[in-house]
Amino acid sequence: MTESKLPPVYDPGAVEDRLYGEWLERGFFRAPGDPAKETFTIVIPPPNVTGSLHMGHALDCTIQDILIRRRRMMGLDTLWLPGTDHAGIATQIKVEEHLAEEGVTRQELGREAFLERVWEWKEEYHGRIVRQLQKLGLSCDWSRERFTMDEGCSRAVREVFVALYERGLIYRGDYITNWCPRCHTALSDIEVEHEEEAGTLYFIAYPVIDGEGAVTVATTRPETMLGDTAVAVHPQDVRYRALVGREVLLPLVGRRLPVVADEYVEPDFGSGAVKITPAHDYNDFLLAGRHGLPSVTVIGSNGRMTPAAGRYAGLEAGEARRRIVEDLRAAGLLLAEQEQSHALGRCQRCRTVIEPLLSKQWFVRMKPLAEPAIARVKSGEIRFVPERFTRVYLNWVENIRDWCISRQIWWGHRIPAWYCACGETVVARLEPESCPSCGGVPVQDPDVLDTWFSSALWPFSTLGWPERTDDLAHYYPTSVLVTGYDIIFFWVARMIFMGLEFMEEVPFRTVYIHGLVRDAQGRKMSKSLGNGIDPLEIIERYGADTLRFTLVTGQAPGNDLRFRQENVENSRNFANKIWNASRFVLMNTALTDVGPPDNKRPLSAADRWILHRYNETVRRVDRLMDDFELGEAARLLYDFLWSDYCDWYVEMAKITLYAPEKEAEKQAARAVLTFVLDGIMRLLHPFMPFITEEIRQKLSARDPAATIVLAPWPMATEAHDFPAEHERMNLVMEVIRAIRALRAEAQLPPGAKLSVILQAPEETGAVLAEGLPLLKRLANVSEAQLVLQLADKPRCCLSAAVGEVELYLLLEGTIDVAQERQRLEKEEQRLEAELARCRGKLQNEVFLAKAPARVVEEEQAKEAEYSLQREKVRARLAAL
RNA sequence: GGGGCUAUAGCUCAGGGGGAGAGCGCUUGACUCACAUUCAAGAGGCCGCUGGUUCGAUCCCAGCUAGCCCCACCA
Repeated sequence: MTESKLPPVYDPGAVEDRLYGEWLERGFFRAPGDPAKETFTIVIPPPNVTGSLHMGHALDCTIQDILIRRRRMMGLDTLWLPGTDHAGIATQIKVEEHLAEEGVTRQELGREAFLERVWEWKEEYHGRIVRQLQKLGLSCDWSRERFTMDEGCSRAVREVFVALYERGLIYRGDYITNWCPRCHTALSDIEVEHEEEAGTLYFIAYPVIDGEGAVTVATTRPETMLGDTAVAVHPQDVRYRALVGREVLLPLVGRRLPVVADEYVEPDFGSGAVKITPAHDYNDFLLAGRHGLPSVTVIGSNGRMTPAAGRYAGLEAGEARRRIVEDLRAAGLLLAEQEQSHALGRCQRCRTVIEPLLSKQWFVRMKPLAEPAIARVKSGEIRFVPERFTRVYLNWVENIRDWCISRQIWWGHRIPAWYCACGETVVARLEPESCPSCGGVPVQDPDVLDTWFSSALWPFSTLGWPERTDDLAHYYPTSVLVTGYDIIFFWVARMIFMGLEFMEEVPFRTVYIHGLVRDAQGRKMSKSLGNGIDPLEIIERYGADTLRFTLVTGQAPGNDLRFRQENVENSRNFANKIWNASRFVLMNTALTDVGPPDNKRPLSAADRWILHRYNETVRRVDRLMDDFELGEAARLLYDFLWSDYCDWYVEMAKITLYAPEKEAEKQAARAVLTFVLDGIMRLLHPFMPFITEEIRQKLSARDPAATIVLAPWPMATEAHDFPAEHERMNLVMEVIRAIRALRAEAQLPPGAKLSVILQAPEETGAVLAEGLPLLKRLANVSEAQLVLQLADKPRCCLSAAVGEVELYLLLEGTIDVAQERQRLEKEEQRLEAELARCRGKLQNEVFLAKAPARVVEEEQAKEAEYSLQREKVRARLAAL
């Protein structure tokens, strides 16, 4: 019993790193790649190499690890493929900020030197992130780790780009795009975040040429008027019908603008007339296309006014606005100003206000790609959990617009397009040596691709595509994708259509969507608020198991969760409970006791009860985990271990274990103690990998090769179903609870031993007789007398009833009769109310006619029970 | 303008067509030989409002109210 040296408080620090090292060394996480075996595959949502892991990663990865570890224990060929994302804009910003501290800009460094610095950064942060993931205990196959810009992924990106180009699904053209003047790049639609902000709507008079008066246009962006090339009105708007086809004069500039009619104009907004600026507004751009209008770019990519802005050239756009408003006012052309809130687009990465800008960009044509991506989800080939996210996904894909994929930054996959002075564009997998049409030397497009372009290929590029590797054949499609709802559009949707286009198969069968981790007040964790909690800090203080358990309990699929200190402590306490339950078992069993309980050793009622409860738990946990109800499963295990196993079974087992002799019974109890503990450790292992491994290794110290990582996932055995014994034990437990309650009621001194009389009919009495030792110990009763019938109710004692059992506490001192009377009366009232409810139902003929027979019978049984209980309470009242 | 989520104990949240649950907090008692990061007992809820479906609704449906989120090109 050397194990008794285990310290009474679990210390994760002494365990976790050592075990993780062992697991890695022994290669437990390496996917076997056995073609004969069923697979279970997850590719990790690759964390950005921009910084460190946050709580969201911890949740996301914990969920994946739970799914993976369980399947591994089930014997599947399990692969969890880890990796990181180069995160183009985000990383570039970080490195630029870093350089700024040295007083250097990337332009000063030049492209090559800058990229060297980014790679250095990447190396450093990659290492940091991997260490953090390992701290969490994640069972990734590190031998297959990938990076979105490694050799293979880069090849996949080029292959996909060229193939899509050849299929006419990628094109280059001049369109309005979202331009971030700070990041100096175009962005896709979803990288722009819209916020309602207060603004001013300016009413400006555009004089009518060759006519009287002026047309009033309303705009929130007067600075763009310099680029106006028309004024539009609604075709049905009688106010302006006469003006259509005529011209107005653009103030401050003096350009002649045609008045056009277009359905796009809302007659009820503003003045009903819209200035049209094709170079700086998406809708105006579309309208200009319909009417063959020219465009004038007045705001440049640096956010300053272009030479086309005349005397405003060179001004920052905001400043230009102020000047223009002033000048209009001076000219008497500013007719009115009105408060108007409007949606302002901001850069997702740097919060700078987005400028819609006409520029030449690369796009992915989405409609043809979206179609199958819609169909395969609708057909159920891909299932979202929870199901409601299917709608979110479909809603987006069904309204998708072409995807702008070129970025004017340096860090990322260079676009595989080369331009020749002769005008030829070459899109190729490898750098062309010369221009195919003129023989000249083409120059590569300086731009890089949207980060999400490479992320979209992740489920197959990481498995070796475009090579037809064994891994690809074996592990694709993956089983589950686990991610937060915030990147369904960015990533999930794009993986689906890329997977369908290039693998002709869905990338995953199930998408499990979880919520966001918020702070204790429910706010999003963010750097600016400074309310982020570092997962590493929690791990340092409480251990990875505790953090994992905290994250996975107390939250339902798809719902956000609040991260609260109290919950962490509760999980820590649970880990400690596990530890001490194990200490107890190790102190009281020998290694020879390990092994399933069998007929050779006589199982006690308590043994059978816990085995039955264990079986129930195994079945329910299994079903919950199949349904991705991980929080529920964890809660169930928590309750079983803490309440059933520790509070009840261990206490019951002590009676046998500490009794003199009874060797056979002791053997049985020890076998059950270890069997159930071992099973519960295995069920808990996906949630809390470290402590469960530590304990299992101690439980099976004879076998140095033992590891819980590859231990079989528990299954319920019918041989351990004992429904009748389970019922009987429940009765004994109820009686114990009742006695404890009476003790507390009477505020008996702690050590006071009790005498009780238990009255019960023969059969029930037999159950109690069997349970008497338990009852004496667990209810702290010294004398228990079992009777069939009491001639007279004992006087002046506390009493209670449990089913057919009536019990009386024989107290040596006096009891507070008034207080006891009050308690019994309250009980009588409660029964009265229940009875009334039952009878109400049973007297309702419609209920009797329509409710299922089972329900009616239940109700009748209840009525009888309540009625009986009430009589007993009355009798005890009378006896007081 | 569309779409979604949430409303349950003081707090944070599970649950689910037939007698309301957990953790924390609170009250009372106990340092009982695995654990005071513990044990035992308890108080505390018209399950947001109004209708409908049903024999029966906290649960299903509709509407409302309140809060949160996502999407969208009314300048």
